[in-house]
Amino acid sequence: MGVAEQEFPGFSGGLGRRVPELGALELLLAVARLGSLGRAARELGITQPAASSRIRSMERQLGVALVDRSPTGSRLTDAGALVTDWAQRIVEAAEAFDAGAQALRDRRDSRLRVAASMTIAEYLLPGWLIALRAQRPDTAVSLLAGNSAVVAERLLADEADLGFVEGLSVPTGLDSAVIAHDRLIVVTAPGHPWARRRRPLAAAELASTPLILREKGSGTRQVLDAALGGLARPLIELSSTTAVKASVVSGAGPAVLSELALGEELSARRLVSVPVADVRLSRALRAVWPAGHRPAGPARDLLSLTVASGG
Amino acid sequence: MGVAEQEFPGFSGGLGRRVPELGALELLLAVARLGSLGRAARELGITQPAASSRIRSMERQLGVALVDRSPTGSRLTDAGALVTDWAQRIVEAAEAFDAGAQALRDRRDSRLRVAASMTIAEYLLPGWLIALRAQRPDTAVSLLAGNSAVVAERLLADEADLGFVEGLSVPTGLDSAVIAHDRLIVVTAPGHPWARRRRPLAAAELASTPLILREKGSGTRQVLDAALGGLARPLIELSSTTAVKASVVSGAGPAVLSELALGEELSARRLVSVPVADVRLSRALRAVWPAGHRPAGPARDLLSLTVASGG
DNA sequence: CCTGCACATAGAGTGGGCTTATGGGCGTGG
DNA sequence: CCACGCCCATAAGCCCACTCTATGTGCAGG
Repeated sequence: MGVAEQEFPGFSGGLGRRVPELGALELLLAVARLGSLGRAARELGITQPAASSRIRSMERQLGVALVDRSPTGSRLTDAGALVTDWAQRIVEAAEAFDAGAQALRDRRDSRLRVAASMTIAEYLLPGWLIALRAQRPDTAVSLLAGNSAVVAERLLADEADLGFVEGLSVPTGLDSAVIAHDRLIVVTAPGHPWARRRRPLAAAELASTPLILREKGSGTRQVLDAALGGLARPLIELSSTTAVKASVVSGAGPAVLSELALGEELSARRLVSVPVADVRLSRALRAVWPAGHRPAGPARDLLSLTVASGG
Repeated sequence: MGVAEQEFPGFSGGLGRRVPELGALELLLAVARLGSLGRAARELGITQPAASSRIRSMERQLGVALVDRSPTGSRLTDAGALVTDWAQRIVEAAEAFDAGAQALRDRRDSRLRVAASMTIAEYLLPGWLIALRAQRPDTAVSLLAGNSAVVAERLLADEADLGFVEGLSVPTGLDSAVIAHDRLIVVTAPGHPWARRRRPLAAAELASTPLILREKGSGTRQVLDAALGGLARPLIELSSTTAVKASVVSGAGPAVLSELALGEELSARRLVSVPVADVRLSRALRAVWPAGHRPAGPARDLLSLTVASGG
């Protein structure tokens, strides 16, 4: 205190300062849906003055009026409608987070035990869990993430009811159903020389270039090594897909990532995909279960969700 | 106080209780990227004990260990890597929110003034603004949302530098470039009878069924009315896309929404799309500017981003 | 005109998160 | 081999933000 406050201009620091908290965003959504501060407050279990003040401080924070208050209720302003829709995206991501986190925690006393590979657990499972909760609200799910071998082991030891793997082959002793296909994509920052290539990259060139990689043992890396017919050369090894993406965006070098991981980054041109020629960077995503034991009960419910939504 | 606490079981209430705040998630991402609590703390401008305590309370809240601490640094646990990736999605949505909100506020002294239709402002513009900020960090952007007429008026009055419209035709006096196409999709909750239809819906049937709609004047609604060759019948009229989606999910009835609005809901099966037969529910999304005045400077930068990323 | 619902304001209490100050492991280089 | 760097943890105090209760004002409808 007393010393001047510091601003970190370019870097993303301080998002928490400029974006309202999740509770405030939820409140805004409730106001939009119910048309009244008081009703929204009641739904969230807080008092009307608390809601009033919270919306007001959000308006101060954003510098924009969000709701038109009147003695007959509250409606969104034009800006408020926009903000509400942007808030909705945050809340949806938060719901996925919540569904996933709850499954990581439950562990015991859960009626459906899922074992899944990282990529599937990261990008697909939360959505499935939300859908499952909508259908069967009382199904407690637990989630264990690991590679194909771990998934197989759990299933065969009857410590999991349903598994998901992304390998090239199905572990022995398991039956499977393909639920989707996943492509791996070579990406760079927009400034990288590869970003302007028109002619596809050759496998040899990819193999001889140092890449930003997940650590050894990651499914993505195994597929990459197999496709290159050798080992990829690491420029750095990082512990999460997130860290890899951040590193690529900041221009450290190219990486190979699942298309599932790249939605926003590609369409907003924060990352650029590089065409690749003679390499097969595709893999099937499969649901698996012990051979002969067709999934039943909650496992069957989840399985039917995944095959339905697979593309 | 004193009285028993209430839980709202089925309803989404209390997300803010179960999901860490944005600041905590940002911190977790920084730890993942930098490999140390202390470094992450420094990057976010807080002290090391603050970071330590914040991560710890997040672990308590989630009931899962997220980082392995050691005297040489901190690495994510397996669960931590998962949580970090889920957190990344939230933070990305928050960055889009921030980019949009900042543009809503700036209004004056901005070097690039954009006027856009609702759908574009809601779903595409935030991503563009993030990409633009990456290229030209010093470009202050202001955003005004309105229908085609408003956009045209602003451009012709030289109160905006670049516009985006989603109508069927281009307002007179403006030049334009198509940047993408948007389809409107009929959606219902999974339980609705239409969800199980195989044979496409006829236009007449759609026109005679009460729908959940945005208010009159919305671009989406105009296109729908035009496609139906008459007026859609409202079941309810709501003030934001968000409210419409929530209403459909809760089973109130069918709605017609832009595919841009439906990513997560469709793939997670919270909503189901209904095939439609003899109706043309597609429209071009266009960038527009005053006839003869080709965009230059920041407007040109933004325009080139949008045509590049359009589908 | 009075009742009901809408929102606003005022003042008090509380807790979460921050800071400073300290202490204990592990590595590294003189 | 010791000392200095980095890493993390704990303790104690401060402070702000959010909450609640209690009240006031405006509009609609019987």
